[in-house]
Amino acid sequence: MRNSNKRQLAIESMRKQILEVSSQLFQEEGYEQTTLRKIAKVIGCNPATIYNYYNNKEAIFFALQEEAFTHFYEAFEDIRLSEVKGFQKLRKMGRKYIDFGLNHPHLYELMFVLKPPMKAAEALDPEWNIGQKNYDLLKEAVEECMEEGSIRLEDVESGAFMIWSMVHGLVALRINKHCEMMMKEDLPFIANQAYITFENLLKSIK
Amino acid sequence: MRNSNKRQLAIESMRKQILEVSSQLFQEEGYEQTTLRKIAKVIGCNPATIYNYYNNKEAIFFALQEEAFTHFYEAFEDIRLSEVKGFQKLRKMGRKYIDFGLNHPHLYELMFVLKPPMKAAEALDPEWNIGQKNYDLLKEAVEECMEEGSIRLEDVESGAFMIWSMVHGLVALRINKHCEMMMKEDLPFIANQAYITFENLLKSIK
DNA sequence: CAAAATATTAAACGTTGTTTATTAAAAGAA
DNA sequence: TTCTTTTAATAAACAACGTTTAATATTTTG
Repeated sequence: MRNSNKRQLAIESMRKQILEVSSQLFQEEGYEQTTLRKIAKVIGCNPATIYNYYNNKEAIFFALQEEAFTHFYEAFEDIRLSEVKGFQKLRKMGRKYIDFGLNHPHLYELMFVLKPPMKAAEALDPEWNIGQKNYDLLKEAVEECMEEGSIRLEDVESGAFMIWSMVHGLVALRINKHCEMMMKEDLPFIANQAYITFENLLKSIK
Repeated sequence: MRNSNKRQLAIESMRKQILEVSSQLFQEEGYEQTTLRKIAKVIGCNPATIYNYYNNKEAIFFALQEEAFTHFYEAFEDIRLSEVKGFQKLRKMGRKYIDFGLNHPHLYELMFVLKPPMKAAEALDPEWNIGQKNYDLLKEAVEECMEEGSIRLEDVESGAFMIWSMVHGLVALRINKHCEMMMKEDLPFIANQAYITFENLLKSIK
């Protein structure tokens, strides 16, 4: 195994390239439109070659999902490092969440809307915990809010889930344009309606 | 055109049958798994025959979506007819919404999660307003709540959207099992967590 | 450098949704 | 009713998909 390092690097490199190309196509066109044949064409290889690096299409998107969650986690880095606590932290996190969702709609869908790669997550990796790391951040903020008495919630668990549901609902409905479907005439002001609605939620539970 | 009535009835009947079979298959297996070939096999006709009654698969699911919205609207019939107003009405509506979502997950997805038939809705039927009829019911309840001062919201428009986002988030996250992904260990109690969380929201904004 | 292991490829398989040309059936006019 | 015309159902094929297989090219190893 003289060149097994080199070989290993080549394999890593190919896997990375597949992921990069897949990610770009996916963010442009979504899951269904991102076909293995397109990926292969961009890379310049045969579709079958991809199967030497990933077991199937789902495995690629499972990997992409993991990347997306990491990307998502890193988006909260400045909040995690800053001194801000409690209510203001919760507000910042909410805005950041909405930002991420609206600016990376396909990544958001991959994480929280689509089901296929999710099953892979459950099946392949019982130690998967990047999602939980993100959720813990929210629970932490909610806990601080309850300690400082800045919001009225029953308990941390339920409060965190409530707020998550709320921002997820905001983002999901906006991404898929379902709000435009339900409220046709009241549309001019919804440009940043998601932010406004989140702020109103905070006011209401204060 | 002697028998054109009869013919017309046969066409209506066939369209109805296609819709019924599609609906059943869809509610059992979802969008992707409900293929035109399966539908045709159940009906006992050639797949191509279906194209004499619907332009394409999307058109079938657009029709199903309209049915789903009607079904959804009718689920609120008793609330609409009852005397209950304001806060209690909002609570009942929330529970009904969650009920519907959890008991008919595929229909719920068709209405509020999947995108394909949505585009058809926009494109084909600018007079489509069944969605708005449902939303108006919510706005009405929110308005009553604000009049009686039972909940603290900025305005009707924003308040209604907030509550919709909240219950949609609850249902959508549960349907796709994303909550189980984010909070692994806190799962025993979530059997009817959606209801509990909704009740907590109401308490918090009271 | 030859042999063994591995990666890439072209071709094919079994699916999809959809279209086309042909056959069967129903409708209108005599 | 009978003949013609319009309409519907069919089998077959198309393009595209994810995936598998068997053969070719490329490395790695002894």
